[in-house]
Amino acid sequence: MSQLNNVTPLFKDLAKVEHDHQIACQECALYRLCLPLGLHNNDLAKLDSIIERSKSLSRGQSLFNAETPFKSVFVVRSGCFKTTVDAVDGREQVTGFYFPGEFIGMDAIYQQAYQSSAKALETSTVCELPYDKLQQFSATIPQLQTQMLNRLSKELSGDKSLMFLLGKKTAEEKLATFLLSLSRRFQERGFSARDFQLSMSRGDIANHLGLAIETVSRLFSRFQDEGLIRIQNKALTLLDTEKLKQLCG
Amino acid sequence: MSQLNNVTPLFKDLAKVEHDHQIACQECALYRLCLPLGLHNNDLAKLDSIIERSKSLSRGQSLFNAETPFKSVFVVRSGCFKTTVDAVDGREQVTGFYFPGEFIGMDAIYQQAYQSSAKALETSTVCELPYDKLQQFSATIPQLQTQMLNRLSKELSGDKSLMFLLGKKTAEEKLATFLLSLSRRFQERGFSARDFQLSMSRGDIANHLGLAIETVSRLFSRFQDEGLIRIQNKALTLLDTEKLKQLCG
DNA sequence: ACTTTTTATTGATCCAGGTCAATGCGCGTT
DNA sequence: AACGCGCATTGACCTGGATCAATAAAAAGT
Repeated sequence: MSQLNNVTPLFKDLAKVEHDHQIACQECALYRLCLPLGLHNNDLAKLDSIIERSKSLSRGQSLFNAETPFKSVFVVRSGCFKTTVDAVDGREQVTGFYFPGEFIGMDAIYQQAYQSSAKALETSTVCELPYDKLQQFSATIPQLQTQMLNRLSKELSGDKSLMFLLGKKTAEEKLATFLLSLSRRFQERGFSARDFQLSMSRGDIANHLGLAIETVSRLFSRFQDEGLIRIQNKALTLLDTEKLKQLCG
Repeated sequence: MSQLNNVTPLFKDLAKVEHDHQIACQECALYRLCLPLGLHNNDLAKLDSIIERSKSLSRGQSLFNAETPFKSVFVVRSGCFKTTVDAVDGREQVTGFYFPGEFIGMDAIYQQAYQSSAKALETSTVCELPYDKLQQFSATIPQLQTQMLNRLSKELSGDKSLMFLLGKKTAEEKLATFLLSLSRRFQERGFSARDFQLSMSRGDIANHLGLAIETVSRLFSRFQDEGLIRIQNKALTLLDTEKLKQLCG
């Protein structure tokens, strides 16, 4: 039971990073997941010099919204964010959850204005990348340019998959897909793929998957009854990953 | 009634382009909508030299799918394409429709493998941009790089809007939004914003919007009864754009 | 011009998941 | 430790849009 709160070595590293905003990219635990991957020496130092690392947000705080003047894209350094597309009538769609090493704000580049809002789901920090400087540097660092294109492209293909999920999957398939996506991303970051904490509320999950909060709640209960998962508040354990994969459709 | 088949001067230009595959970017009617925008002289000539223009497809032909080895991204030169995300069980989600000047295949860059399929909806032509050469050139042409990022970012923000549409809008809002999006894009290309031909079937529209084909058909009939549109087979006239805008939510 | 096939329309019925309502529970506050 | 509040669960019921079914009408092929 208490294994749910397991803390892996890497997690400790990340926690440390969280309180040391001046750490360089080379030293960062996220290096292999982050933008600088493949840059060396001078180039990395250049990139390092434009990154503003100090931004820290507490639970519920907004990183930007449609009213914020566009200046930067962000990389999550610690914690978790959600992004939303907001309509004038108050409806909003949670378009994604973002973990350490993932980019936020790239959909703002074309219009040079944020098209979404981003909110911290827990105490979180980001690296801020001023876009004009980023563009400037990538003119002289081809690998940086490639990385940027790769990041955009990755997000694009993720969004296409989400369109499939929203348009074609059943509630059951949606939730199973979501849980396995979280699992994979935790694993990529050196956490357990089996046990983790949901940093988002049932409401955020439901909204993201195009479901009602009650449907998500019922599915969690059913998955638990069927022995697929164990869920206690925000602590989740995947008990039968194979079965979950089958449910994804 | 016959105005539905109106052909604007620009349309004639595009039709001509369609049969002249060797026309240079400078001469192309799509220049202001396309990648080379902002490039000059030498740079434009360079880009020109890597573009393979000869690809022509007839209705129903596939441009690529997940099995096609990744080599290029494409710009629609004439006609119309649909892209789909395909599941193993045969389900598919139409992720977008693409008109002249629009890019296809950018979600393949990260994985260096096509994540979607693309099919021509009518006789169509594309400019093929071999990605390795594109990347090579953009290392020395900052504007080209900027353009690529802008294209990716534009598609990204479009996809976020689609996620809102799929997750939060009602059937009525979905169809109204779709029709106005088509209208805007026809207008950008010099066609009438009021009268145009739907190049896609009811089934493709329904699939794209996450609806059943019958629902789309019924909504078309209702919109017509209410005097919002006139639709006869594939010929569409928007009669009350203001009302349609209100219906978008 | 005629046949076949595909695509679209319209009506009748059904159901997955939404909505409404009541209750429970974890967590932060004093 | 008691209170209050937002979040989560569970049950009962409802509905928007799906599915099924029957034509109809284009388009494509011969």
